[in-house]
Parts: sequence; C-alpha cells; structure tokens
Amino acid sequence: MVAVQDDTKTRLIEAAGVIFADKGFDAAGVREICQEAKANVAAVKYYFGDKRKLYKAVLQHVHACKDNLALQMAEEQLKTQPPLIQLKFYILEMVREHLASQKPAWHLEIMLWEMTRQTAEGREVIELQLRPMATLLKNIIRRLVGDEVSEETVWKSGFSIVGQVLFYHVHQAIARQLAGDAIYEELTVDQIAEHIYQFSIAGLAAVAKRPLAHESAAS
Amino acid sequence: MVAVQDDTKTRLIEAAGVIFADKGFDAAGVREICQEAKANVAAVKYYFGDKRKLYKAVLQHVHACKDNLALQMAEEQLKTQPPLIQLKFYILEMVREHLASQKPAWHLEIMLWEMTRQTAEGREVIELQLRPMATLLKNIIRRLVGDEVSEETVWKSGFSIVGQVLFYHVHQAIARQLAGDAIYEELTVDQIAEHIYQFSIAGLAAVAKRPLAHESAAS
DNA sequence: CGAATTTTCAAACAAGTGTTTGACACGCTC
DNA sequence: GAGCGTGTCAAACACTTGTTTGAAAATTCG
Repeated sequence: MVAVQDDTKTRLIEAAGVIFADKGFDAAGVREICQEAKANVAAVKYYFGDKRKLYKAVLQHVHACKDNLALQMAEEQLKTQPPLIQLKFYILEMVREHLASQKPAWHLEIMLWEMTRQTAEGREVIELQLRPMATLLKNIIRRLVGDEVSEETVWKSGFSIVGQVLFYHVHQAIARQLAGDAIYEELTVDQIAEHIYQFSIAGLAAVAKRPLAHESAAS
Repeated sequence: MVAVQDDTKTRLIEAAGVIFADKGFDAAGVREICQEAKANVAAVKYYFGDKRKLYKAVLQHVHACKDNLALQMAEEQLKTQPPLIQLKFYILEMVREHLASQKPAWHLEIMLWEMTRQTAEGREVIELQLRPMATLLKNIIRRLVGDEVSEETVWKSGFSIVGQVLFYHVHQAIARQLAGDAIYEELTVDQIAEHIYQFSIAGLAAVAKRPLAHESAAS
C-alpha cells in the first residue's frame, strides 16, 4: 500500500464509503461517519457542503479508483486471443472482482446499491463504470455466436452470463443459507468461474443454433 | 378482487408493505406509513407494539399470501411430466412472478430486501418461502443430469438458472440503461423465459457431460 | 338506555437527524 | 508581532424520528 494521504477530507470519503456501502445513503448517519473518520461533524459541510455532496464525492472516488479490466483486456488480449479465451478470462475476472476483490469491498458494495436503487448522483458513474464492460462482453459474445444472431439475443446472453456471476455476490446470504455452509465453503472462485464458463459456452452455442467460433480453443 | 377487509390493522400492514418495499426498513417512516393508511401514528403502537413488530407482521402477511408454485407443480405436473417440461414450466413461472406478478409487487420487493440485506425478523420467512422452491428445482436438475454429478454442481447449476432469472428483476434498471429502452421494451416475459430455458438446458447438459434425460421432449 | 370495552386522535415526548454558527488554534507571509 | 487564510471544534439550530400519553369517540353488550 503506497503512501496514501491522511487528510481529513480523504478520511471522510473513506469512512463515508464504508458506511454508505453498509447501510445505504438514507440510513447512514453523518455523525457516525465523522466519528469513524475522527473528524468533526462540521467537517462535512466545510469540505463537501452537505451529505449528498459527500456521497457524490464518494462515488467519484470509487470511479477514480477503478482498475480497468476492460482496458487491460483490450490491450493484452483482445486482439491476440480467440474469443473463447477472452470469455473465460472475462468471467474469471468478474467472479474474482465480486468474490475476492483486492480493493476495498465497499467500492463494489456501493456500486451494487446504485445498481439496485439508483440515485441521481450515481447514474453517471454507473454508466461510466459499466458501459465499457457491457460493450466488451457484447463484442466477445458477438464474435462467438456470429452475425445471424439478433442484437436482442446477444443482450439476453450477456444478461445470462452476468446474472450468473452477480448471483454469487448479491444473493450470497441466500445461497449460503440454502446450500448450507458446508457445501458453500467448498466453492472456490476458480470453480465458480469454471462452472459459469462451461455452462455459458454451451448456452451460447444453443441460442446461436450453431457451434461457437474457434470452439477447438475451449478447455 | 374479493371482499378484503378494511380494518385499520390491515390497512396499516398494506401501506407499510408498500413503503417498506420501496425504501427498506430504516428509511421508511412511521408517519408516512400511517398517512398512507389513513391511520393515526399511535395506531402502530396500539396494533403492533412498535415499528419492528409492524415489519414482522408485514413479513408474515407476505408469507401467508404466497401462492405455492411448488405445491402446484408437485400436484399437477411433478409426477406426470418429464423433467424438461417441468424445468421449462419452473423457469416460465419464476420469470412471470418476477416480471409480471399478479399479486402486489411489494410482496416480492420486500422478499428481495430480505434476500440481499437480511434482518432478524425475515430470516425465517425467507427460509419458509425459498426452501421448497430450491429443493423443487434441485430435484428437477438432478433428474436431468443424472446421479454421477456432484451435489455441489447441482447447486451451482441451480444458482446459474436462478441467477439468470433474478437478474431481470434485481438489475432491471441497469439492464434498461445499458441495452436501451428501445431494445428492452421488445423483451416479453415469454421470450425471456424461453431464452433462459434454452440457455440453461444446454448449460446443464454441458456440466453433466452427457445428454439430458428425455432430451427428446425438448421443444 | 348505560356501563364497559375497544378504537381513534391531537399533542407532546425524548432522542436523533442534517446543518450552521462563531469562536479558537494553527501555519504562513509581510 | 500583526495580519490573514485554512482547519478544527463544541454548541446550538431547526427539524424529523419512533414512541407515548390521556382524553375523547365509537362500539359492544348486558
């Protein structure tokens, strides 16, 4: 961890991030945030103006911290690797991000709040964060299923893949409760990603009504 | 709509249901609920004790209203129809419930709150509501993939199917925003269900590493 | 009817909310 | 040291929160 600054301002953003992520905007208290940040309550007015603008700053901070899986893939792999490998990598990285993220967990948690219950402040950040991921996935799928498949079906297929991944994060509590801790603990990130990959390439071939492009490259 | 009683008590439960579903327990206000129910603020203490117990009553009301897809399927179809037809029906009914439910939308919305951010009051209701659905789906999958497949894989396959369905509900706003209203409006409940079905039976066959049971019965 | 019980209501409660104030301390340059 | 701008702080602001009170109103029942 490289020397990160210890301003009252950044401490506020970070403490606010944790608490907003945990309880949502409404249920989070300014006093609670300031106590966690070791700052006076008046500090949020001084640095941000009010609670909403603090929330906005938190969202912008999250956006600024995003490590671009999209760009990373585009540069390293998009041009060289066959689409099946790209899909496998995409799924693995997404599962990793959602189940074993190395950056603070609250970054994703706040994004999830925005994804399910959008606020005016978050819409733009959501767009900037998700749009590149969506088009990247759409391109991969398009290469796999060919040009005869409708745009609509490509979207639905993307939803099928993303929906599988998000389930393990968003509904983790339910999955645990239903499957039982014993079984759930056995699941590793790689296993989950592999399952979703195998499940999805078969699903894609089915909705494409033909074998996938470069099928021979599958594992 | 058959003669539903118009007690202050039931009006409170129903108004509370709507508002709890919309904003969650913390952000919902007692005064707002009572105004919507045309009741005095003191009524919640008189009939329920306090806000938490009102919430508990709402959850129990939701549970009491559940129409048992599980039982319905068990009686009418489980014994007579091949598992592929059962799966198709299961997916269709689940998509219907989540995207075009005939019962008040807030029933499901409250369940979703409990699924993502469990409260002490909700855990039991969640269990009672979801457990039968989960075992039903698990049984269908087991019949389709055979006995060689591990229990773990059956769970993961179930998660894959349920994850696809839930995505269209939980992340509807994002899906709309990304795909665009134009494309999104085109999607009908039956199309979505059909897509998930086709995608999933191919996925199941892939993870089972063999053709599904009674594959000939597929559409 | 008239007494007993159940239900409703406006008003107030203490505690919590986001926000604001004005004073105070620090580091800086002139 | 005086002056100035930047940060910090306890205290108070106006308002909302969930909860409570005690007295009316409505209902039930002998």
